[in-house]
Amino acid sequence: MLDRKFIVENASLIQENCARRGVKCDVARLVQLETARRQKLQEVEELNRQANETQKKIGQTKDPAERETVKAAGRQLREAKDAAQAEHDRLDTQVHALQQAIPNLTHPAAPIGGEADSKDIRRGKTPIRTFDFTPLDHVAIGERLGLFDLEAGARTTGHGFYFLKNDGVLLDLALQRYAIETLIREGFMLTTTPDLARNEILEGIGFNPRGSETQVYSIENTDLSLVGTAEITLGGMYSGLTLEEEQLPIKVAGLSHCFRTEAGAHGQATRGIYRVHQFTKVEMFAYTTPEASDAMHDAIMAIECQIFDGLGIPYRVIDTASGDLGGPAYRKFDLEAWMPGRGTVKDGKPSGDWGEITSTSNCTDYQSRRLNTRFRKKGEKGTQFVHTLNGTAVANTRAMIAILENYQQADGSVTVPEVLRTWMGKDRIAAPA
RNA sequence: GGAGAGGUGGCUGAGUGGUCGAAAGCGCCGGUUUGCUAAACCGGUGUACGGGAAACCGUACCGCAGGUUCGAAUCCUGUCCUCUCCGCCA
Repeated sequence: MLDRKFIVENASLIQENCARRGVKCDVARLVQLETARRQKLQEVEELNRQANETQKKIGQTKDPAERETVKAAGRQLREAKDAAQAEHDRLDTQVHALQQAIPNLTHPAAPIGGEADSKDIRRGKTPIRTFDFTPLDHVAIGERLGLFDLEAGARTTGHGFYFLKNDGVLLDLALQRYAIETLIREGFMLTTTPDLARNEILEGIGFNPRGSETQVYSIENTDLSLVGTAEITLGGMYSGLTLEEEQLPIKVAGLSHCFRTEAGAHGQATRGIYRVHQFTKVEMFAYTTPEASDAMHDAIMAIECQIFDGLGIPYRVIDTASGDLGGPAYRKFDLEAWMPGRGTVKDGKPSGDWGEITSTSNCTDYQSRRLNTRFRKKGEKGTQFVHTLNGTAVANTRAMIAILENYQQADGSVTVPEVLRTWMGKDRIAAPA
């Protein structure tokens, strides 16, 4: 959420930014309503002032008859105030609705345009492998090696759910452990987070828990939802608090399950475990001062690169274009791994394709304003909103796809990446005997 | 799940209808004094929003949301959270 005052004072800039982001928003209407709201607020405050004055007089008035006269005046003032307040609240609701639809500002360096305009800014250390056999996709590999059971998932829960089995479980745990070890070295505080959060926290982070196009599972008869990412719970951790500047930056790693309805996503890449309703993720989250958020964003992206360079997965880094940023992000970098089993199949051979494996966003003060997470500078009056950033360390299903497809061997086995062997307890995943 | 107690400023804690944004102590900041340190003394010290060049002024805020009242930290209702006891339980 952007600051109302800022919106009013920079209406044309905001309107332009909305256009760049492909968001329809009537900024002029917002400005008009907000101006009216502020006038009403002044009216409310003035009536309150008069009522307060009158009320003090009542306490001091001893004569009963006179007291009743002053009381009546006070009552009248409060009634006038209530009417003005009701009008103010009506305007406030309207402004809030418009305000909520306005996306964050955009980093000046972020590419302008739609998905096609996103920029490929960096490649990982691992080159794309050429196969001397026809590579399989992760579904075929997983079936052959007994790593997951999609049909059992569908029977038990529904399409988009799965059981991990055998070495699939070990691989999942190894990835978590590898990510966590990396984040310990990088100075993150480790957490496992709740898998449910209050709807107000979801909204603060920028998720919409209600409505037909919601990506969120909600819990009936409560105001709780299943989290789509630990970003939600990690962002909720300090909501409503005022931090000291010396506490910043705060870097938190969160291990959680992630639940997504993926409403409207049918048809696109639904095969296997690429797009599922539940997965496990190690997430990074950071709270910084406004001056430090750009550097932190680069640092988080560098950690993501380190993790996937370490895993020996070929990837590219995408500087996401304005139209594809989503509401809260000021700038977003995605890592896309090369997945040999994806893409179009020609002559029985898959072309391979890039697939998103991580994403890191600088949300500046867009989330902290709604979550009310502030910080105070020593010796300075007042408070400021912190900047928040998030980034994926490892999203398990996507990482598993990348590993299985890139490390598959001609004999059908899969070599375990060097860095995972300690946690896997083996260097090769072979078909069960 | 049942019964009870409680949530007040950075902290401790007083305050049961008006003069309370809130005593007192601690802490913190500034000053005075004292070889240094410490102590003592004096003054200051919440946040948000609005107005103002500023001094400052106004409004709101005593977990949160409502209600009663001319007036609520104080009374009522709901809700969230904490603690104690009982029950259940991985």
